[in-house]
Amino acid sequence: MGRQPCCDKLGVKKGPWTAEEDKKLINFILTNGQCCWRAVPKLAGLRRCGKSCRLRWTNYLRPDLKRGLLSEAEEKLVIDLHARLGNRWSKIAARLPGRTDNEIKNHWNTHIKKKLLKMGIDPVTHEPLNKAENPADQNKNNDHQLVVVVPESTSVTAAAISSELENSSTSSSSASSSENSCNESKLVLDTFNENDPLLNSLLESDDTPPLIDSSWELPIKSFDNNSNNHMTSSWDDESFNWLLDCQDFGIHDFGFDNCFNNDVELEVFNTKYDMENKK
DNA sequence: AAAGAACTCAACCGCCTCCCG
DNA sequence: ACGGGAGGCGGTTGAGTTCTT
Repeated sequence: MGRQPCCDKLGVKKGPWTAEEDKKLINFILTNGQCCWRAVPKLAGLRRCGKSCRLRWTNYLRPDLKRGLLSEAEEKLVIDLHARLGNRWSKIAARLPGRTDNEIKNHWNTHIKKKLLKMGIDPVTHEPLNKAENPADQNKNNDHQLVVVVPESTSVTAAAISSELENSSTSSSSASSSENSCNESKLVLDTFNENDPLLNSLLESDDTPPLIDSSWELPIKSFDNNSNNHMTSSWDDESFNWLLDCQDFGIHDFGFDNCFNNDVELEVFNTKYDMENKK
């Protein structure tokens, strides 16, 4: 006997979500908060698996999502985090406000991986490719390079990779030139700086609160499992309708520009907004 | 202009972890 | 201490889109 399916497969719809389904899910979550995903489809009137609902909400419908391509700053942060955390996408996403693990995972696989390979860096180990391919050369290289052993088997510091990425993105360097730079040991293998707030933040325990500004917090109802009582919420029908409109239009239309914490976030939004308008 | 290749990303699958009885 | 259920996570898939020839 195999494992029981997470939901009754019979009558469960799959594939892309329709606007109607989205509406139902948003309506339900905003009314009841995020609780017991298994029960959500039934209560919300959806013929979907609970998992599917959770995924749709967290990856697409959440009003605090940024959307759009990752900015250069975000990309660097992802690389930094990946160097230390590995493929723990949810942990990485937790430190990028408005980004989902799925989005970061996709971006890593489609963009960053290629960039790193082009730069001659192994996206898995974050070490120079020639070194990874030829372990015999390792000792030789170590004679000339400062290799720092840090947690998660990372020997090339994230800062070094980020710096390389920046160089590669600003110049139109070919693969061969990148390889050359790698061969010439241009990677700066600097030591771990304990005073670096970012790195300290990254190395802190998993309990550390994410770097999320309070302005990104969801103003939705939270659910008290013990008492089955709903906490008070700032969402009313008017707010909900506004959110639905936001899904269809854009934050500019609602004077929400000042919700962005910095210029980088605003830039991300503007880029996406312009792209959407051009469609 | 059309066909095929390459790319992107939303969504699914199945395993793992945590929590509760 | 143990077992079962639910949520969470990471890997993978495949449909839709864009690019190239």
